[in-house]
Amino acid sequence: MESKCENCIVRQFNSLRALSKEELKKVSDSKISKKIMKGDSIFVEGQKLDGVYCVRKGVSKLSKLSSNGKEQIVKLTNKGEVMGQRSVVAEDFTNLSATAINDMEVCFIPKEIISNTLNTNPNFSLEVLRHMAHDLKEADDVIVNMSQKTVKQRLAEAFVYLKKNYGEDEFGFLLLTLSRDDYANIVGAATESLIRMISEFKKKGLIKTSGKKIGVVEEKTLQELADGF
Amino acid sequence: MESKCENCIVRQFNSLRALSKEELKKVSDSKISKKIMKGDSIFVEGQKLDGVYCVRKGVSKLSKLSSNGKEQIVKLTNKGEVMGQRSVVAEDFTNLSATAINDMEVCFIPKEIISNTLNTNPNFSLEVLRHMAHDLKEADDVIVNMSQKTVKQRLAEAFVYLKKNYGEDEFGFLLLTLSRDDYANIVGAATESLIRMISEFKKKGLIKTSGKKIGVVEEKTLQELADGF
DNA sequence: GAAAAAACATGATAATTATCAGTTTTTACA
DNA sequence: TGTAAAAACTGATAATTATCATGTTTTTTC
Repeated sequence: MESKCENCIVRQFNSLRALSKEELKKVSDSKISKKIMKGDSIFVEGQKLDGVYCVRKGVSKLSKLSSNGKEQIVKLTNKGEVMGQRSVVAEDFTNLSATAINDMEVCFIPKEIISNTLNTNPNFSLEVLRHMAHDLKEADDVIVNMSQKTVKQRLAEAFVYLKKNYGEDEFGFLLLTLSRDDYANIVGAATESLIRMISEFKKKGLIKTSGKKIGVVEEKTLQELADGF
Repeated sequence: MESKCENCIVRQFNSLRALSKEELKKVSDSKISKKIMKGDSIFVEGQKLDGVYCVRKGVSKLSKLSSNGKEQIVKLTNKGEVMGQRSVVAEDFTNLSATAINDMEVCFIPKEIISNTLNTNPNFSLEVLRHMAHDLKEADDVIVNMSQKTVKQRLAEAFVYLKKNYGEDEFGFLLLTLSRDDYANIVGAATESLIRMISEFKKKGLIKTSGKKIGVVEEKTLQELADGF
């Protein structure tokens, strides 16, 4: 037996919280839970989505290929986030690919339910609108960072961000473990350049590493670095 | 006597087209037309907006200051575009500044009318949502361009974009004339670097210049350059 | 548990882009 | 219409970042 949306806490974090009891029941009845293994793709850029994906557990990266074939990670999802919303709302192909960074549980919700509810429940529309407004603001910030900050600044910022958003374990290592490649695709740099910078940060005592795991040691200094001091 | 929204063609291009006759009349009665001179500011990053601005004539740049004090242009507005929508929807400060690139006519629409209509007319919400979805997609594209393309590629792309979106005069010069500084702030480069690149493009016969005016000569080659060939 | 593959790492070098220090040209306006 | 300010431009140089080559470590797979 599958669990119900009504009892799902992650709903609090996303636009589904604006649904009425009946609407929620409909969603719950038609949703499909899926387990996705680390590294697996959830959907691919250019695809037509038949619905949205609500993240119950795990983290995924939303990325886009540039014409030279390099991947750029545009966003990491947070718990409760609804993926594919933009595409369903705009009745458009996805412009992003979603790939699991660790093992995930997501719920697929057919697009018909979403569009119906958008048409009938203004609160839901508004809630989706607010989330999209938030995403848009964040995207603007990323644009500015990409064009005005150095790779070093962006990497410092990434570490602070990862600590704040995904936390750290008892030994001070980031809970979200990314490959060096993923780091490079987040800050928009060549993998080799990025690895060098990680070494440099480590040498300066700003971070610590243990295999792939990275721990933030000097958060304040990293933040200052990110801000350009 | 001011002209009425009911007769305003630019409405076709924006979310206001989803309004009913009565709603449109309300907007029309409460809107304030403003003339804005080239170079003047419409609103500034961090400000609380009391409404949105509908662009009737002219072009503005939406920009953001980075922590090092350099301006990054995130978007140029098109005719009919509604500025400040994100901020009003999210009940948030603006994250962007809007500045007139040439003489403009805009209509200010108080936020109360916008929020009321959002709450009562699902079609309007949906329409706003679609526009925001479109902006978000474009922002994602900009992120990828910024991080994966060279300044040269981004500049080539900018020329093609400006020609396609704002057209050219009878002599083949872009109708939208930007300063070298603005070009630099669009592609995210130092002004000197950008000027050098313009000289290079000119030397190669890809573009032509006459004072500040720039004309696209080899559109296809520029497009290929932008795509990385 | 060994072989293969993938990820991580470092050095040398080249390409890209920024910065600084000017000069020239254009624009604004008193 | 002359002049000051702003914008456009150029050269020299430095800083940043990418690329290529190669070696090491870790992970996966049979």
